[in-house]
Amino acid sequence: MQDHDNLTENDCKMTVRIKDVARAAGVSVATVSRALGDGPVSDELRKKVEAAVAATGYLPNLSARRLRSQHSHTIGLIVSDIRNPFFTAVSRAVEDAAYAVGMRVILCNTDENPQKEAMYLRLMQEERVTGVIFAPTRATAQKLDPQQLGFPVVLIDRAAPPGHADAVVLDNAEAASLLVEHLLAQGYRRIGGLFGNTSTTGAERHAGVVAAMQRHGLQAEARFIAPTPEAAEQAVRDWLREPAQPEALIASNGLVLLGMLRGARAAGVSIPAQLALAGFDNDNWTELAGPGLTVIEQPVYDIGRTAMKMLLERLEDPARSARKVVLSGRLIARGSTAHNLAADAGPDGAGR
Amino acid sequence: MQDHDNLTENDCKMTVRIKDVARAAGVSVATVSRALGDGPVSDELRKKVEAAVAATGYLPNLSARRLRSQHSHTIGLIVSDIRNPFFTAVSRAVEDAAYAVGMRVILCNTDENPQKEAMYLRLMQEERVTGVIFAPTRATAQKLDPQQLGFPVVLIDRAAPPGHADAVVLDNAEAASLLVEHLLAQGYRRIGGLFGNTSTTGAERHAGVVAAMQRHGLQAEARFIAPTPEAAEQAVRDWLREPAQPEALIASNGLVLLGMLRGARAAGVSIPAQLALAGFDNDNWTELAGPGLTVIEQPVYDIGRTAMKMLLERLEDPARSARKVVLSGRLIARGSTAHNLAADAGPDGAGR
DNA sequence: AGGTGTTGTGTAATCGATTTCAATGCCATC
DNA sequence: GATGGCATTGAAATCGATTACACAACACCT
Repeated sequence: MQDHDNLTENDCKMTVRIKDVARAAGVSVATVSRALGDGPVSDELRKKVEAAVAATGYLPNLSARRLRSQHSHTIGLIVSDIRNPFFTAVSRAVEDAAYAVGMRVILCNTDENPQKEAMYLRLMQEERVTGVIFAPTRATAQKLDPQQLGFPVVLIDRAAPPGHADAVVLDNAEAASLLVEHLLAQGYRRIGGLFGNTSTTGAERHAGVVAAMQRHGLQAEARFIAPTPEAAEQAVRDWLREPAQPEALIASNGLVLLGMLRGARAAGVSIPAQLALAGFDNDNWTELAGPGLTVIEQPVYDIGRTAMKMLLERLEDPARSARKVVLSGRLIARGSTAHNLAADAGPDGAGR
Repeated sequence: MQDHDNLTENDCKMTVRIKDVARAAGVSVATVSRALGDGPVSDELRKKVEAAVAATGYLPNLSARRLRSQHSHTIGLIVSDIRNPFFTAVSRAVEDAAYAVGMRVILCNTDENPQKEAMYLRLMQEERVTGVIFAPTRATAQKLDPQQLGFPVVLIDRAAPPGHADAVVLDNAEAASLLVEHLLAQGYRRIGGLFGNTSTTGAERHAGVVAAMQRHGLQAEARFIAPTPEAAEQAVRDWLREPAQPEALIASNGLVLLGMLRGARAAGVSIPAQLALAGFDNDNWTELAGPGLTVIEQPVYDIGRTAMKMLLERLEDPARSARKVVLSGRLIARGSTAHNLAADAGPDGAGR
C-alpha cells in the first residue's frame, strides 16, 4: 500500500529533478521548463506546475541549466585587493547592478600579481562567464586582447591602450591637478609623491602631478612603491630621514595614504605643521584621522554601476567600438593641508 | 585541399570541446578526461593529450563538469556587508583557504536583511554548493536548520542555538569584560554602549558588558541600533544632547565605532577628556583617528581560515556533532580611553 | 597450461536541464 | 466541410563533460 517511488514525501534526501515535478504535475518536463521560464503555457497547467514545484520542493540545477542554455548569467569581477575600500565600494555597486538584472558575480583578488590575473581570466573562460569587469596591472593591461578571451571586458580604474577595451576610469590628470593646485594655494612648494608601481593609475596620477607642477615652473619628487600601507610607511620613514625634506606628500591611493600617515607619525612629524599630506580615495577614516586628510573623492559607486552598464551595452552590440568613460574626482580639503605659515598655529594643530 | 573541419586553426571562434581534443590526439574522449583528471593513463597518451590540448586551446566547460560529476567545488560565503572591514578580512582568509584546496567562492551581501538571506541560501542550493560559511542575522540564526539545506553550514561571528550548527565566534563575554575592566581601571564609571540590533553578536557583547559591570556593582546604559555608521552617529548626537552624559561609550563593532567618533566630533566633545571611546574591531584607521581608539582586536584572518577548515572537516564526517570554536580577542589600549582625571592633561591630549 | 589480477583503453550511459520539432486541438475563413 | 493558422503540448535531441562497464593485453602465480 505504501508508495515506494520517490513521490509525495516532500523532503526526502534524494534531490528532486524536473522529471519528478513533471510526474507530480501530470505534465511533460518540457512544460515544467516552460512554466518556470517564460514559455507559452496555459494558466491551468502553470498553476499545476507551481503547485507541484511547491509540493516537491524542487530547486533547479543551475549547472544543468547553464550547460544546456549556454548562458551562465554570471559576470566576473577581478580586482587587485578587496581589502582596499575603493574596490569594496565598487564591488558593491557591481553586485547590486548585476543581481538587479539577474546575474551572479564571481569576485577574484589578484594581489597585483599577473600570474593570478592570468589564472583568473582562464577561470572566467572555463566558467563561460557572460563578461568580466577587471582592474588589471599595467603588465596585463598592455598585452590584453579582449577578442581572444571570448567574452567582453570592461576595465575599471585602469585603462588599456586606447581602442582596445571599454573602460571607466577617473580623470587622473585633472584630479592630480586639483591636489597640486590646492597644495600650492596653501603655500606648499616642495611637493613629493608616493605612487603605486603596478598600475597605469599610479603612473597617470604621477604624470598629472608632474604636469601641474610644471605649469608653475616647479618640480615634484616621486617615488614608486608597491601600493600597500606597509611599503608606503617604510618609504615615508626612509624619506623623512634624508636631509632634503618635502613640505607636502601626495599618495596615489587610499592604502598608500594610510601607510604614509603611519610613517609620518612614526617619524614624529606633526601634520600639517611640519608636513602636509594629501591623496586619493575618500575612505571612511580619512575624515577622522589626525586633522582630517585632504583627498580626492572618487565616485566609487558610479564607477561600479557604470562599468556594469557598459558591459550590458557591449553585450547588446558586440561590434561597437571601444569606449572610455572618464569620471571626475572631487577635492575634499581638510586639515592635513591646512596651512604652511609654520608657527602661527597652536602647538599641535590637532584641535578643531 | 584545405580542411573544412574545425581542426587545427587554433583560435577559431567556435568553442573547442573535449571531443575535438580527442580527435586531435587520436584517442577517445574518456582518455582525454582521464588525462586531464587523475585517471590511469599511459605516459605516452598523456603527452599526446597535453599536446592536443595546447594545440586546440581547449578549456573545460565547468558547468558540464559539475553537472556530470555532481561536485561543484564551490562554497558560498554569505556576509552582512563586505564594506565592513571585518568581513573583507574574513573573506580574504576564506578565499585564500578555498582556492588552496581547489574550491571557488561565491560571495553574497545580505545587508542584515532576512529576505536576502533566504534568497541567497536558496541560490546556494540551486548552485549545489559544497558548503556555506554564513554570518546570519539573529532572526535567521534561530530558525536555521542545516539538515534541511542539503549542504553543511559553518556560522561565523554569530552563533546559533547550541548543537545546531558548527560555528567560529569570538569570546564576546570575555572581550566585553576586557573592555569594561580597562575602562574601570582608567577611572571611568558611567559607561554606556551602542550595540547592533540585528545579530546575536551585538546582544552577546551587550550581555558581556552588563555582566562585567555588575561584578563591580555598576550598571551600564545600552542602546540598540542598526549596525551602521549613520545610525551610530545619530544615536551619539542624540545621546550627548541629553542631560545625563556618559563618561565612556562602547561600540559593538567597527562601523558603529566609526559613527560614534563622528557623532562625538559633531557634538564637539573632546576625546578622551570629555568622553572616552572604545569598541570592537581593530580596523586600520582606529590607530590613526584622534588620539587612537581603544579596541578589541579580533583574529580576523584566523576566523576565516578556521571556518574553512571546519567546513572541510564537516564534509569528511557529516555525522560528527556540531562544534563551536571560540577565539579570544585582544585588548589594544589607546589614547581614546587614556585617563579620567580630567584637567591634569594638556588642552587636547592629542599629542603623544 | 590455466586461472587471476592489473593496467590501460574505448563505447556508451549519464548528469538535469533547455530547445527543436512534430503533433494536437481549436477557431476562423473560404 | 475542407483548409490554414495559431496556441499548446510532449517526445526526443542536445549541451559537454565524467564514469560504469566491457574488454584486451600482459604479468604473475600455482
